[in-house]
Amino acid sequence: MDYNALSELLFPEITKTPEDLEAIYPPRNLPEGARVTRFAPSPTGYLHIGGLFGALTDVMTSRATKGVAFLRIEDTDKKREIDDGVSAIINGFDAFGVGFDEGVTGFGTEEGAYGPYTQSQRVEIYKTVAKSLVRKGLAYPCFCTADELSAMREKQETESTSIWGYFGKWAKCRDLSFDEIKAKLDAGMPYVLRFRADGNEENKVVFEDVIRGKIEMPENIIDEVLLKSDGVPTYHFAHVCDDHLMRTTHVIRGEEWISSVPKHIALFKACGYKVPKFAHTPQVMKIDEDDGTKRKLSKRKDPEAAVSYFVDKGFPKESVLEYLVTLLNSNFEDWRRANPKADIFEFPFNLKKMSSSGCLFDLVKLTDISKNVISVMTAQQVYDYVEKWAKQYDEEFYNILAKDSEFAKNILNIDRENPKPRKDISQWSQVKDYISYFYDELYTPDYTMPENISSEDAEAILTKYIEVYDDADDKDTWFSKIKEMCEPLGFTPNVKEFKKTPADFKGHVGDISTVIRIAVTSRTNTPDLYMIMKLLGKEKVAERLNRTIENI
RNA sequence: GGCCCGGUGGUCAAGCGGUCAAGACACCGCCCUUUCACGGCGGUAACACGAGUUCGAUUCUCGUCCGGGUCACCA
Repeated sequence: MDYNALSELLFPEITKTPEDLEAIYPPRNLPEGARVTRFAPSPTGYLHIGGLFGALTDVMTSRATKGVAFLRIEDTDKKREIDDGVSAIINGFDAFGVGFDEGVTGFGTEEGAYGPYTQSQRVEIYKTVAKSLVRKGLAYPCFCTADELSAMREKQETESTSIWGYFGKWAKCRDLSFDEIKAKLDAGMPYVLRFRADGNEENKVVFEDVIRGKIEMPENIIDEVLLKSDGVPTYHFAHVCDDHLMRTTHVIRGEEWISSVPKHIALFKACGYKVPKFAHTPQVMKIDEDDGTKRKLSKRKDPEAAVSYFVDKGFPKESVLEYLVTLLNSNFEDWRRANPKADIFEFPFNLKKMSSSGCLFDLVKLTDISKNVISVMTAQQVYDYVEKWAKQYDEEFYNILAKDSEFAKNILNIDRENPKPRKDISQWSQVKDYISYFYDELYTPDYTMPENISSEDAEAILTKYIEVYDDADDKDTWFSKIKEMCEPLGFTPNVKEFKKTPADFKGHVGDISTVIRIAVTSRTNTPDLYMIMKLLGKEKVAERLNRTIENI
């Protein structure tokens, strides 16, 4: 067989050679140890949490080694592609502040010297490599139809062969003669280009997965499809061409790819390319509500699989990122404690420290992390985030906030910007309820007093309080006035004393405060009451106190 | 079915032949405290199972079981 002639017959339009490609995409000039990673999604839907998880692994790895992380769009399956798939991905990353060094940057835009970064624009490259494979006798056209293939598959299943697929005696087109091929081509028969595998299933391929260590598998014997009948490459072939030509050093991808590594290694070798390092990441799981088992987060079944779920709920992007990184490297939490203010991307991330078992996405833990993240923000930052969130998700709340942003900021600043800030808020969607009693529009009075306080006592407390209340008091004066109220009303200002002999008193100063707190806010639990009343202003406080007395 | 990956408390996880088996979240208790939150202290709780190697296995080997993945002209 004259493979050279075959290659010309198949790819007459291709004039470049693999050597030309090498010259166009030379090795990167990077310092020793710098890693080149890539995130390579296909534009088939929204960005989900597993995608963010993977992308974060890529950029953390490259940042930690002063390397490069790029974004490549794998749009080789036009059937599954959706219209705004690319923007969904880009916007998703933007929303979380995850940035790539090069690659696709938007719809139809990209940056970097190793492009194009969209696979559908690289068919000339794939065909160039494919042509050289044909020339070397390592690839051949296959004219089998879909029906023939599924018939073959059925037969293999009934014959219970240990391996299924297009190989050995099943590979009918593997040894077609030049004339046979030419005749089919002339007849206009569609064909795919297949790899001529030379593996032996008795032999093992061994590779070192960066995360999992040594993995051993039988050599690939399948004549995998390289180019589909429309001339577009399959994932396997595109992966090999792109990651070599883009000079990827570390192929980081989901564990579902482990089983195709032998195939990929065979292809890299057939092309004469150096095999990159592989790192197969664990999957993000969740507990299934129905049967209580752990399973992979599903795009279709789980709303929280979509990254937008967290945006909708009002989790700050920082919280989601922090949580994901703790999942990536559990020592991140220690690092964060030691470096509370540092940029998350300064964390010395280590692929090897990644766990290889699937991790559960834990909303409770996310919530805790988020409270911490928000607690160290300034009131201004919190306000800006809340305003932005409300603008999109709660117009009523947005209008209320924007009417007097200074007022809102002052509210948000209660017990904030100090060494021990409150940690009440984990999501922006909670803020409306959290501060609702400051706004008449949102306030629903509730005059229910604690069970241990009689209506008469409550009324007496509030009546007395109105007498002594002075908006101009400083906090100490304010509180000592409350303490002074205690004894005449049958309460004690001394909590310890009360605990010792509870029978001697109606209650203690805390109960007095609670009555006032309820009258002013309709809640039993709030941040610093003194500050609340300050912000509310004496008229509104007086009004609420009086209204409460009337309604007890 | 073949091949492959995984299996330490409820969750995320350290651990790499000898540990009273870290830590974080959650939960419980106590302290601090005018409520709550914060903070501090303490507590409950784990090496899937069975063999083997070894003076000694959570750690190494094999098997079992249980999860998961993969076997397309999808990625």
